Amino acid sequence: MPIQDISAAKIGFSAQSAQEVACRDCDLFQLTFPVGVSCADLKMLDRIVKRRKTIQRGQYLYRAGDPFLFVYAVKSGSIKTYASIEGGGRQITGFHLPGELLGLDAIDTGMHQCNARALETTSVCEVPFSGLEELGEIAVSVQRQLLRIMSKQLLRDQSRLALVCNKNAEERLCAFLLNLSARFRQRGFSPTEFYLSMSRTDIGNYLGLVVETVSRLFRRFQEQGVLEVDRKHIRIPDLSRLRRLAGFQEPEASESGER
Amino acid sequence: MPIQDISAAKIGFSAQSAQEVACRDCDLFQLTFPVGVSCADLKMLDRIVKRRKTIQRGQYLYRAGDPFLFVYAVKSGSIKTYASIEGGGRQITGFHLPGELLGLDAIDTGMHQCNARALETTSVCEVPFSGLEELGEIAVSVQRQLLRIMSKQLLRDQSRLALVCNKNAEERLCAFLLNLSARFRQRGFSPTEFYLSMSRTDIGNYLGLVVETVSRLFRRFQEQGVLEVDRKHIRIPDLSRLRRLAGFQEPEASESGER
DNA sequence: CGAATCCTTGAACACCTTCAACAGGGGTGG
DNA sequence: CCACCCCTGTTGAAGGTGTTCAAGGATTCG
Repeated sequence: MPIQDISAAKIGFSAQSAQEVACRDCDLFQLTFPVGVSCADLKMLDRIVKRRKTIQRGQYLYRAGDPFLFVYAVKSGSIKTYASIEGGGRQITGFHLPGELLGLDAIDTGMHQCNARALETTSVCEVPFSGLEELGEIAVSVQRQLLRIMSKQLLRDQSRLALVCNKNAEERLCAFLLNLSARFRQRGFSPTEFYLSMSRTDIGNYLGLVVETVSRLFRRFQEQGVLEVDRKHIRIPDLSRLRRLAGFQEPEASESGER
Repeated sequence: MPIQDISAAKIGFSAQSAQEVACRDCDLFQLTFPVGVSCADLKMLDRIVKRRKTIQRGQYLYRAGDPFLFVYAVKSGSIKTYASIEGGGRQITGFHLPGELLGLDAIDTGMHQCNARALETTSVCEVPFSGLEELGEIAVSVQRQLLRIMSKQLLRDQSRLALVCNKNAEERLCAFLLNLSARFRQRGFSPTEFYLSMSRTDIGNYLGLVVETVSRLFRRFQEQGVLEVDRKHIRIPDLSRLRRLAGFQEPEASESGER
């Protein structure tokens, strides 16, 4: 649905970036709706989330060191966040798709620790954090939802860590694609056909692999018929097969006698 | 200070577990104090944080699937949390030392996703989360602190991920020890001499390495004089040397022309 | 004291990385 | 429109780091 058939001729960034999530599918909306915020509060939220912003590919939404003023929700397009690591190099901390929030890891220091950069033409909703806190004083449920969102983020990070620590290159890439697939599905996009707005290098960095490995894996998946790859355009013919390759089954050894 | 000289004869878990953090050095206390909660609120917190609990080595504080009722602060001893991963195996999500909170990753689902198990005789403060939320309605600052603590946790996870993705085995172990060192220092324990309450297997799992590798590294560090290792007892003769080995310097290649 | 677990050590192997070279778009400017 | 350049991606061969497998030693606890 989000991706129409793409002619062989033109595969560009615009292929998906034009697609927006509906507000009801956005984390920002979830912040208030499901917990029964009053109508008046909703209006207030509406006043607070006034600003809409569009940035071009390669532009920064914020940089490490910037004061933490806003929380962002991706409306369309995508954003990558990455941190410089001591001793050189950088680490991608996340890819943020339509409907997802970013910036919350800056709450503690009041300063952004990561750089956030658009992977394509991207439109975001900008929410002053102070306003959100203000709102929180009135509607405790907003604060509570904020906690829930951060808690969810913690779980995501943990599962990514488990991935990098316990799975080999093939399984990691499969899990990554399945993750994207699920997120697209959740926001109303196609789970079997989508656009990878990030570079192969970024994917590698995200998964703890080098570019070459990622490239080789894509080729192999293509050869084996697991994926249909055309540059950044991906089609997954058989999700369950991909799931099998990700190593998400086979309990195997008995788990007994654990004291 | 926390570790007296240990005679060659008896090195037991009791070596450190007897040592408690002072309340003022505990995250739970930080939850209220630094933001100027009123005296009445403090009394209320005191009423809420009534329960003190002690568990023995190997016992569970909670298990995955348990309802999320309490947040815990480690008073003395240590706790490991780990998750089972799909496809078999498990992943250690954290080691929790005196003064540190755990359990917050269960907020979202209302159910614990991890198992929490004592690594030695451990004493914790048990705080009903509902009470904390209740308190939050009165003192917004408590909610705010909760957000900050979770935000800090997010950053920790990110830096751990960066470690596993970008550093080799040697650097990872060094960084791990330095991390422990800093946390002990922060809570008033010796940063250069401490007790590893977790097994080598756990350390490996935590760092994305197998036991054998960890074992070999400890031996090498011992040989090179970087560490003095006696079972689970560790002494760091030269912190800055360890820092160098962790690869926390040498900017090296110029970081120009990034668009 | 014996059983179970944890830790250690060695040797062979595998997976991924490193190094190197080239192909292919996309953009710019002539 | 083509030439050119830069960056990203691809492919191959060699190499290294950490794993796997196997066995033995140490420690703890009943």
